[in-house]
Amino acid sequence: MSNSSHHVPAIVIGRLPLYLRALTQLSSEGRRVTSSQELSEKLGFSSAQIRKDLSYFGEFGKQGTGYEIEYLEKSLREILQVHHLWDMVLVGAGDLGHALANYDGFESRGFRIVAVFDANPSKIGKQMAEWQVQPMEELDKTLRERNVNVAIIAVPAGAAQAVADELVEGGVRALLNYAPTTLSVPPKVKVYHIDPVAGLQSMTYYL
Amino acid sequence: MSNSSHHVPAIVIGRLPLYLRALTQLSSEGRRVTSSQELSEKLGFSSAQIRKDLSYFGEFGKQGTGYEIEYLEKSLREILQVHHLWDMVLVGAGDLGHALANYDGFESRGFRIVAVFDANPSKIGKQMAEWQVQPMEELDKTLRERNVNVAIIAVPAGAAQAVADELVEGGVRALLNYAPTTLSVPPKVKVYHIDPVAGLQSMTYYL
DNA sequence: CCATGTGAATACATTCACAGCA
DNA sequence: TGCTGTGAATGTATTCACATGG
Repeated sequence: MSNSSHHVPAIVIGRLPLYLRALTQLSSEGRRVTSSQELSEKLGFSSAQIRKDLSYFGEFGKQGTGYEIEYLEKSLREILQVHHLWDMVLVGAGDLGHALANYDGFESRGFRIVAVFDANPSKIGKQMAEWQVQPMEELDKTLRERNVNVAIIAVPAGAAQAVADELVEGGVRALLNYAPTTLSVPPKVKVYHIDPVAGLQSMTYYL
Repeated sequence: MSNSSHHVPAIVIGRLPLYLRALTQLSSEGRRVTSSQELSEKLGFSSAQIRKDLSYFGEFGKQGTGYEIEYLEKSLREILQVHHLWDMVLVGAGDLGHALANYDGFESRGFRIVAVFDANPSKIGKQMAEWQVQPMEELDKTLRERNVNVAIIAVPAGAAQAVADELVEGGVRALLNYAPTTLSVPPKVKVYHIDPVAGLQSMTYYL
């Protein structure tokens, strides 16, 4: 039974996008039904965990049959609020910013870059993918005019905190941070940190 | 007391790189001593957790004083085995591969790209940063000759599993995977998966 | 029968709180 | 005194195992 009064552990929320990704893949292979068992094998979580995770949000399956892929996919999109597109700004027009601006995997999964910013005068005005790089001075105006809630930080570590402060000041509540430094933000703001080297280091421990 | 016979939880290993990053930053600011409290504030973990995590590996602090930054940094580098450089290959010379090839944050943290590969004939032979893009046919030879244990996968989702198989076949035991798909590998091989969109989706749940 | 959904049991992770030492 | 290192207590997460219903 759906019970939105329950608090859902953050660790569960973190797995939902992976379930969604797997479902979209199955769906693209023409599959119509799957099971917690099959998802378990594809994802490496136990089938019990998958069932329990989903049960926080409702009853999506049919006993004896499994899950109707399209329906579960749609449900997860709504739970994660990615059934409509989120406008994002990208701050940082270096190599990484360039790769992100050209990445074509955002829209199908609920996100769209609407503007790109950089502090470096030599970058400003340059075309990057479909956007013209704007100066930082225009950031706040863009955030407010377009009511942007999501941003990507792709600047050097030394500039990241100042950029984060400006974004938060402009109303952004979700930050995807590529700078290798911890950001300090108000509690209402979410930060997801990507640090490939930290990932590498946690693997070499085992080698 | 150091007790390497204890099994250290993977979640603890995952935090060590963050401690290391913070220590390196403090060190670069000229600081010589820190405390679990200070690290707690910088990183957002509790001070008790930081002390307990470190205690899996030894006694690094001085009661009443705290931790000597340089010593703890050196110790963590050794625990994570990043006191020497790991040779890596990069597979995928698209926009993302280009950004990774030009990223200057690897060497200071224990990693070095030694070769770049791509399947696309139009990319092969092209210069990318200091490397000339090599064809996939040369991958296995390079892995064996240079005894490479670490690789970055920056290819489209559809090609990722085949690339992973080749890398594992060539002796790679740690994969940094940027393709938005789950990889299936033998148990001895570690995979760290980077999916920015999954990160974004787990934040929009809360908005 | 088969696979879900879920309480109960287990396993794991974090925090508490304080003895002990610089 | 101040801060570490750590058992004990608490809090979370995962797995078990089975009643339930298509």
